[in-house]
Amino acid sequence: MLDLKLLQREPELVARALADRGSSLDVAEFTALDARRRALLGEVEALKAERNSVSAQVAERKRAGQDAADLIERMGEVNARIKALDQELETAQAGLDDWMLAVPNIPHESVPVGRDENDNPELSRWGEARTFSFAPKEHWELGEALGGLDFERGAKLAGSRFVVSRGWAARLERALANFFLDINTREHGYTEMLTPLMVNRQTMTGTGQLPKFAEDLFHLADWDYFLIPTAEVSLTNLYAGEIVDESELPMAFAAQTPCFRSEAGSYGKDTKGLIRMHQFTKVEMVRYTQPEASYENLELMRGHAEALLQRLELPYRVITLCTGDMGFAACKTYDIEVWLPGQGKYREISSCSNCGDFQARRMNLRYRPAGGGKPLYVHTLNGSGLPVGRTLVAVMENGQQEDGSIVLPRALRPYMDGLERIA
RNA sequence: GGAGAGGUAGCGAAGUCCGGCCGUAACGCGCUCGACUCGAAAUCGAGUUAGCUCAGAGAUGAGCUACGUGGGUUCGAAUCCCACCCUCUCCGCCA
Repeated sequence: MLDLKLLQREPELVARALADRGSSLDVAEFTALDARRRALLGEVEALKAERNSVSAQVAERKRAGQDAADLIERMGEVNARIKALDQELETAQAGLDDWMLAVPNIPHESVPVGRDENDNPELSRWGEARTFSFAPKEHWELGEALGGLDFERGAKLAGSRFVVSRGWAARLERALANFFLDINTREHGYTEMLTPLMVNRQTMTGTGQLPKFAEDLFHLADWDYFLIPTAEVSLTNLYAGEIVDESELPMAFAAQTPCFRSEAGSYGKDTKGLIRMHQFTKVEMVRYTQPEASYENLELMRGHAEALLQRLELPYRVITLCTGDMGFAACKTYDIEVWLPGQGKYREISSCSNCGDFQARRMNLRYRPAGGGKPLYVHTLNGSGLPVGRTLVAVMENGQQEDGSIVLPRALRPYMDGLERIA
């Protein structure tokens, strides 16, 4: 959520910033909603002030044993007015709230202006794309041939975009998840968490999935619970509504969870293989920082994600998302794309975002500055570190041999009882 | 699912029976500043809820709201009534 004061003060500036991300802001609508709310508020507050003072007079007279019938009678009319105005105010306030919750975050000044993914500048590259003496296969071919990935049975049990992993593939997913958590907790300073996989509406609103992107979520039929599309939701909302002490910042949490996404609107995209599933496992990193430290923390977190890929010897590149390609809640996002020889492309494997105070405002998450003083909004960041399924894809495609076997990265072998190759 | 207890500021907690100087909310802790000290601890003193509206350049001032959430009764609700949520204890059931 944006700062209401900023919108009141400089709506045109906000509108220009949002235009860069391809989102138009109806300044007139905002001004009307806010003016209406403020007018009603002024009116109803004056009446309530009157009621409060008259009530005090009534109390005084009663204590003195005097009659207060005239005062009480006068209040009947005032109360009727208050009731009517309160109702109008509630409608106006709700209208403004809905409007505010649907406005995306403002891009940071360092974010390149662009229209879509074609305008995302490359920031860096790591590793050499391996050359093959044969035509490299895609991961699903390898996975099915080696008996690890069973898409048919996944579809039978649930439907498309579900998979059953068997034997070495299931084991390798567990190995990857453990590897990510071990590095993140032992070396990168994250606290490991286990959180609910279903959350309520308020929590989903806090991080920005709701109210606008409900169609992307799985929602339970008989309970008002949503399956988390990422542990960002549960990890970022951990301190919602709280005031934490500045000395506790920065906080860093990592969690391995299943993620559930409806993938509405992605029909025909990545229909084969593990790239786009309704359910996948991911290790997520979330950081809470002071405002002045959030961009350096973004760089730090991107480094954490990169380190994981480097240890797995997977070539990748980093791109900065341009204004037009960023997610709803982000001020700035780096995408890390891993090289997939089977596809002959770099594909997104991690997305690291600084959301500034956008989510903190929605969930009322603040910190108390060290020297005392008014609470301030925390800045929240999130990044994949890393998604297990997509990393499995990268490990398989990059490690594949001409005979169809897969050589595992050295870092993973201790997690596989020393196994070097899947054949 | 049954019975009981509870939800009040950063934390703990009083107030609820009997509605009105009890919400800048007793008391305690914590925190901030000061005194004492070579310094610290201890002690002593002062301060310390948040959001919104209006006014002001600002310091600030006036007002409204908030006692789990949402309704209701009333001139007036932390206090009375209704529904729901959550926590704890016991019982039942269950991985």
